[in-house]
Amino acid sequence: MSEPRLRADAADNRARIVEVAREVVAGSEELKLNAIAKRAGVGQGTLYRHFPTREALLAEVYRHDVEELVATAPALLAEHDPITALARWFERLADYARVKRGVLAAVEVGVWRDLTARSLGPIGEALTALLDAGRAAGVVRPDVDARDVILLVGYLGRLEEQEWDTRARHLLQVVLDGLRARP
Amino acid sequence: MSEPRLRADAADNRARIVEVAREVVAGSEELKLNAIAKRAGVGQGTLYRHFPTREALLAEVYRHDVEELVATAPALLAEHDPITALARWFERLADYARVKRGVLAAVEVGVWRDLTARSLGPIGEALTALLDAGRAAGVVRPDVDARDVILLVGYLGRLEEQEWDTRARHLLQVVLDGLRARP
DNA sequence: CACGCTAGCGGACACGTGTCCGGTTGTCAC
DNA sequence: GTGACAACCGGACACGTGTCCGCTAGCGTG
Repeated sequence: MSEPRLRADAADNRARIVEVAREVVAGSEELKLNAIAKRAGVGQGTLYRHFPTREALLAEVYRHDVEELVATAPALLAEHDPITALARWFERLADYARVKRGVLAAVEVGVWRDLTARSLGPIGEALTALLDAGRAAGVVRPDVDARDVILLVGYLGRLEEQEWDTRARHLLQVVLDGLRARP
Repeated sequence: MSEPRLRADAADNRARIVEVAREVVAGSEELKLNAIAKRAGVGQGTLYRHFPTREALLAEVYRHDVEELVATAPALLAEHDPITALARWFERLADYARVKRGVLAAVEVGVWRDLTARSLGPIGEALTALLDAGRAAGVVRPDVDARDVILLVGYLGRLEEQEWDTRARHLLQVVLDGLRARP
């Protein structure tokens, strides 16, 4: 289960890649992988070994943000009824997704990776907690899981900037209604 | 409104490109654009002039299927109540989407193109008809349009083959419930 | 410290996409 | 028919992605 521990230079390279990637997305330049490699002073091979896909890199870059997002779930549940908590959580997700497009991809890949590994993983746990609470209260339909929800809100990633204001929040509401238990 | 009419050779090339593309997708080979160009006996420039994006080509390739899909909407409305009609239409869409992945992209780009051109276009009209009927009967929420729905069902395009059976239909139901008018 | 084994390196390469532009060829007016 | 002009052609090119593999150098051992 525990990683075989990286060699010193490898860990170094990995860290430098992530750092450069973070700078790049922070400057809202687009993420060109071989450029990242060059700027990090490593070959492409190195980059691709550490992060087999673009999403893997994004997942690492946004890990902090994702963890932040995950952390809000319990707090929301403590303060609100399950449906409201879920709604609020969606809003947070939307806020992230708007500014940092990559975060959505990171979440998607994360949930998928985790679910197939049969361990929910942080995001899965957060979402599952929200869903479970709703189910327990009889306000969320019993037949949906974290992956389902992620699939549904995935439209956020395909939204054009200009239609964000009119559609993002609004469709989140539609999704939420779909997740409710049918009376 | 009417296209300026193509030059003879241009029309010819265009037709041949589409034909080849159709063969390729029929053989379930993947669509490599420059390969299409070569097999159609034209340069890439020509291909890209006729179809600026991959989606544009797919839209043409699947136009027939899409029109078929569109045509079912009135029939469904005549036979069923609006919600059932919408549900059935979703199922058709899912059937297409499963077999011909490209059709989803074609629908998405079509709806988007049409909506921005302020003329709904065939798919938009079909969906709008379904939604309107539901609205009129008070069973569909009044604040959603065709683009909204397409965005929501877009998850079909990101579904892994293996999870299709467990999730596709099921999530369609969730979306449908979300589209219902709140009692 | 020296040695060897192997994890890790990194850049050349193969491939797909999409653009650009000099040359060609339909088409229409006369 | 013929000329001229625009529409159209097509392939070279620039770029990004992802793979592969011969070489390098970190790290544990004696």
